[in-house]
Amino acid sequence: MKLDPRHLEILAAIVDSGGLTEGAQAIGRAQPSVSRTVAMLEARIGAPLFDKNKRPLVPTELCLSLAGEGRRILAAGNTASAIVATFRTGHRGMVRIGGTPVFMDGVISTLIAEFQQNHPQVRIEQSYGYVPELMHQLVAGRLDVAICPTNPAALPQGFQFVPVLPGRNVIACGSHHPLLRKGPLRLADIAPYPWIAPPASSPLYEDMRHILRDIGVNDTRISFSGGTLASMTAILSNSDALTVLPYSVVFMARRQRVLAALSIRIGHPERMLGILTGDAEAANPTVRRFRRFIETEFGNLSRVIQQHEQNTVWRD
Amino acid sequence: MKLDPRHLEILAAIVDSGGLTEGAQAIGRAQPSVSRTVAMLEARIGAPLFDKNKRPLVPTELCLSLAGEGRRILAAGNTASAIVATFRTGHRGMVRIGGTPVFMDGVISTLIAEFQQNHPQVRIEQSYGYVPELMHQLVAGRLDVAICPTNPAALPQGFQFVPVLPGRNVIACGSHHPLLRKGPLRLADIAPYPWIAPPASSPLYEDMRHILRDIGVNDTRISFSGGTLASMTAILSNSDALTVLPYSVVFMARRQRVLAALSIRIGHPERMLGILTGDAEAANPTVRRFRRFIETEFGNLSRVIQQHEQNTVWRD
DNA sequence: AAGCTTCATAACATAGAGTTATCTTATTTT
DNA sequence: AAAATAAGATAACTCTATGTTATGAAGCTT
Repeated sequence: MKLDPRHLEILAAIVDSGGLTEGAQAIGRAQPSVSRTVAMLEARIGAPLFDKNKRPLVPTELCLSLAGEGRRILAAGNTASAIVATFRTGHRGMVRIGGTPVFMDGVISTLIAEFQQNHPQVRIEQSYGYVPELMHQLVAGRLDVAICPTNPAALPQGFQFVPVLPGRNVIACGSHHPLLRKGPLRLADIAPYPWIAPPASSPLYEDMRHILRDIGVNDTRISFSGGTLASMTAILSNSDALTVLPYSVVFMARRQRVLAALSIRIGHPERMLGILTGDAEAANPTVRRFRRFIETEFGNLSRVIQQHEQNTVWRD
Repeated sequence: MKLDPRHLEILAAIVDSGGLTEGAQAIGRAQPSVSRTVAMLEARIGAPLFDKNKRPLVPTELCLSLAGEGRRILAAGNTASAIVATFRTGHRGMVRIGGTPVFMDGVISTLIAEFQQNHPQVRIEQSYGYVPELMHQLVAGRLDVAICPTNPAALPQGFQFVPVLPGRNVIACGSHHPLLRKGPLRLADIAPYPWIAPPASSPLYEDMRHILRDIGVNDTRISFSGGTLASMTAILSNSDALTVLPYSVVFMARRQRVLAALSIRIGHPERMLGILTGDAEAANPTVRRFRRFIETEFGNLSRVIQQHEQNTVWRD
């Protein structure tokens, strides 16, 4: 015989609160409703659940057994409600985030770790991609948030973009690079060193080409290409190679003291790093919460970087 | 947010059986029903439970969490069903049984032990009483079964009585009583010994008076009265006292070799030991099962006693 | 015995679950 | 690539169960 779990809940409530009226109140119903439910249950089971004509309602053995199961059902229902609640407040769920590889590895992953300290139930699914691919994934609904450099002026329809950092680059090197110990740098100083090239489809690749042209380096020697930030960092810190990286990436790595930026002013692209989303309204609470977190954290980071920049002498 | 436990059950069924159609089948509903239920749930929670437009239905993280609770609810519901099933077959529940003290202690308690070996979930609530009180308790519904001596010819309205044993008594003594070693007994042999008297309200008390009158003992010396069977047995086996006990009680005690019956034929009351109930139809399955057990066990006992009697020479 | 509290019953409105038939769409097959 | 297949979504309708308020009946208390 299949029993309605709600009936078992009611039994548990009645037994635990010691009366029909109280039980009804406990479960949020009117007294006649539970009275009738009990009567129906008794008729269906074919056995009394309470001793009739006794005023402090006395449950049957059978009733007590069933109430035990009802208690479990109530407990499961409560935790289910709690699950929904945490989900609705954004404390549970999944965020699918994508971004350009170097920036994700160098900046975002640290922020994610911080976010998860306060949101252990939120699962982050990270993927890498460049802007066209990211946009495609956003449109297809396979990505909740993209973090990438974008020119806000040329934003296509159907996207929302919140800029968080200027897309400023630096010439990066290992922290023991000989050029760091020199005074004002000139073209002749830089020219001898080999370069690490980002993937050709990366925005950084274009940036590097522009920079090299601007400072007059013509015959670039590419010693390494195709690696992620981890590989680039390893090679930079164990060689005299140079590369172009977002300033924020070098800034975040300052703690580890493996990367450094050459004190030479270079041109900046017309891009902003920011948070790109499709329809921001349709996002679930977890995604919204994550976005808010990223935005405020970037706000802080932006301020710190600006302060740091003012304390640094940039030379031409 | 309060969720309907049945919805969580459905979620669990869908997730576990891997599809809407199969889930519906698993839980015994039609496919459109669960489809609609899922849609309603999603609307209420405000979040998708399954990835839309994917054909092997892919549950959301949230859905998986909720399905976990649903699984618990299903489990609780199943054990609840099992509880009801065992109850309905009489393998669970409570039987309130009352009877005359000596007979309950000497015969019924042994049968109860046997019954409970096959019915560990059945609780027996035993009480003592004499016939008028037992009838009153039956009428008041505070007793399911009474086991007592009754004259079937004088049965009041509203009672059912199933006779199981003739109300035959014997003169009982300790197993080392000197009279047991004598040949044919005469009045003069019995006269010197003291007697143990049952309580005055007990049927046995009247029986004893009749027997003593029949065999011609006039000045009875009562050495003990008011005890239960345990006390009587202890005293009988440690003294030369005599008493009147139902033959079945002495018979059941034969294994312990502490009680014996004098080989002297005495008159028997016009009573039958039997099972007295109020309205037999209204009884729950457990009570019915217990009654059936008692009846068949008494049937066996009755046969064994009769065989035993035939092998015993009763002397006048 | 009167009064109070608590459960039972009645009557009616409504939401949800059940059904079958049919449409839409994702995936598989040829 | 188009057709076939399988599975989920919708629609329309019935019926059960729940919810409501008002009121009756029955224990328990004082």
